Amino acid sequence: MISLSGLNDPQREAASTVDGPVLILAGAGSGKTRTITYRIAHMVYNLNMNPKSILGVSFTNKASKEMKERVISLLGKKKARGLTLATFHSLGVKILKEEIHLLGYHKNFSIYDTSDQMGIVREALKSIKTEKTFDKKQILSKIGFLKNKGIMSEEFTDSPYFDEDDPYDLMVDYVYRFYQDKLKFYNAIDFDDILNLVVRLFREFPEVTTKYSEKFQYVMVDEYQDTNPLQFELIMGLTKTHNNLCVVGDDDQAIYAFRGADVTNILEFEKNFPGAKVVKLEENYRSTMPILDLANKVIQENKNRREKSLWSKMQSDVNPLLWLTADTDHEAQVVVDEIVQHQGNGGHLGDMAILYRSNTQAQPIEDQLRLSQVPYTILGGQKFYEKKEVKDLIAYLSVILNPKDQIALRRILNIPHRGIGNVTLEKYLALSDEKEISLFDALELDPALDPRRADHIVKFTKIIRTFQEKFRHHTLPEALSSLIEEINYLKFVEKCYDSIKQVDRRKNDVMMFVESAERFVKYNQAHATLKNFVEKLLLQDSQDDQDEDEDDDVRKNEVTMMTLHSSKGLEFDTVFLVGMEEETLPHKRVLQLGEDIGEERRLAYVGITRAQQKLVMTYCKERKLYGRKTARHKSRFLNELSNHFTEQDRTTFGHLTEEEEKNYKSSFFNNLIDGLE
DNA sequence: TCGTCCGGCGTTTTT
DNA sequence: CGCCGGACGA
Repeated sequence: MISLSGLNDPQREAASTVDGPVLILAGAGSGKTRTITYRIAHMVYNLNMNPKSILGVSFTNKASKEMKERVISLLGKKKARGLTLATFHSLGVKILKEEIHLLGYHKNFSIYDTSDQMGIVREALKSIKTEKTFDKKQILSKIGFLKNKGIMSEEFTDSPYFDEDDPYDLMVDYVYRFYQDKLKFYNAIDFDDILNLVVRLFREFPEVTTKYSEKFQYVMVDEYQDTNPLQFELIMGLTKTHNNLCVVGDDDQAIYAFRGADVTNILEFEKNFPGAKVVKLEENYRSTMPILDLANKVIQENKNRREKSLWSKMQSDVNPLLWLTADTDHEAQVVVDEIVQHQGNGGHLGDMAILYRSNTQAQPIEDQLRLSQVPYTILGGQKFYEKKEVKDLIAYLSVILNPKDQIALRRILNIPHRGIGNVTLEKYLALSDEKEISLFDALELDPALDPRRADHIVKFTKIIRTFQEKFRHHTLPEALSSLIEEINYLKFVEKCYDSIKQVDRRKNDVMMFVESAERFVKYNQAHATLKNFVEKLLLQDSQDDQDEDEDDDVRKNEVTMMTLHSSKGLEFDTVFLVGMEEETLPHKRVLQLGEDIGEERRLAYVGITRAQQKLVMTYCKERKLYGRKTARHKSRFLNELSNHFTEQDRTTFGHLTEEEEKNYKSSFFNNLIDGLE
């Protein structure tokens, strides 16, 4: 038996209600993951359900991995076998691999990321002449928005999001259709399509919907407040034959509306699923009461939310702090100073995090940390597969898998330089248009279109063909290394950069890429095909990947820096929430557009509720923005809450005794000297 | 074909 | 202030 006695009353109620629709409203730090992992374990162990009939969906690999690990620790590996614990996208890819032929795609489809998408939008804009110039980014983001709302290209003009008087919308209509046609021609799909096409399958082939709904008799969805209409439709499809759906979420932590998430999914759960059981988890096991008091007060101002109030058994007389600082550098200085002191007292740096609204705020803090020689990691930032060298190599692999992938082909056609530039490319594009064949087929059809380039073209297409074979008959790392050698890629990298440091770093990225292929083979053995490898690279963040061999129960002795968005789900003993200013949090853009400030307030709420023991918020009198100094004011989110935190003016030394002031100044001076050395 | 210069713009982001 | 993308020139 798996005992549920370690859960509190509402948790146990949620974990033991397995049939029919269930909504678990789980406040921050209320043991949400614990509840769902026990629920799964209970279903498999106590109720003897087939693991294969259970599906758990989350948004990120991290969340999905955590769920997997915790279920395994309850059930053991053997009993957990057969469970599907996936992200929306990995589930989508799984389904598409089986069914995408129904929509006229080949199963070797490529997956496009933002920069690939941008390439097609650029092409679309070039294909139509206008006086007005359009911003590709804006157009692409509207297309992405529409896709996440479940609106297909042919439906746009009939949707409420179309305004016939808006020139942008007219252009979006054209580009969206062009874009989808091209993707199909290239046998490619973008990230949004992974779900979009599954939904289209469900709409057009009800028997497919039934198949998957019958396969997954019990469906669970994590972070339900962040689901968009597309994901909602997917969930509806998966549960249509049984209605056994358990969703977990917190409307107060909905922070992804900007990418199409619709909080009404969670607000109107009972309407969509009549007879639903609703369970509220309000006991918080993370933070002290003073921190929760502040959090409750901040979020109370939001309208249209499910009323709940977090409480904790942990009392404390340590109030949250708010520091006024002079400017961006000073803000960084006082924060890092506090960290150094904590370190000096034997504190662990892994217990501390610095959270901010936008990445631009990270730079001065990073500088200061380096200056004070405090080890740190920045979460987020560039992903491994986005590095230029890695992208090049992935493009080779993509073409080898799917020669129709024109975006990848164009990327590598002249990398390393082989004298096939724009002029030659245009000729072949014309040929492929005329004959209605793919660009790659055009290259093979008439390599001597420009006789001076013929040798190079033949050589190039031969490489692709040869390696299609090689990847079939050799191991992944062997074939990959051989490819890198064949195209002389490292030599190319050397020529691209002047500084040795740059060259070394880039070469290292190439080596890491080969290593990741080795790891992939080690972990996946028979399933370590080229296709699965490329897929995994795109669907899985490298940050998880690199940690795979390490024990990540132990947090490194490093301060963690990240945006408020990426902090969701995490907790730290001490949290610095920097930039609590008007136009930073809430962000200027949101204020200008005059729209939903609630999401910004929820971001503040998420930040505050990350802290277990100590919360330090800061704001500046003056902030350097784009090289210009701008006056700043305290965030409205802290208005009228001054009895819930202690404000200290750090621009003076007023909060210190004379002795402390002297020590402070000299220790700061010493740090500075140390940093320079 | 490739490199350089100039102008514009500047949240958050998983997959 | 710094990055990126487009235009233009060698």
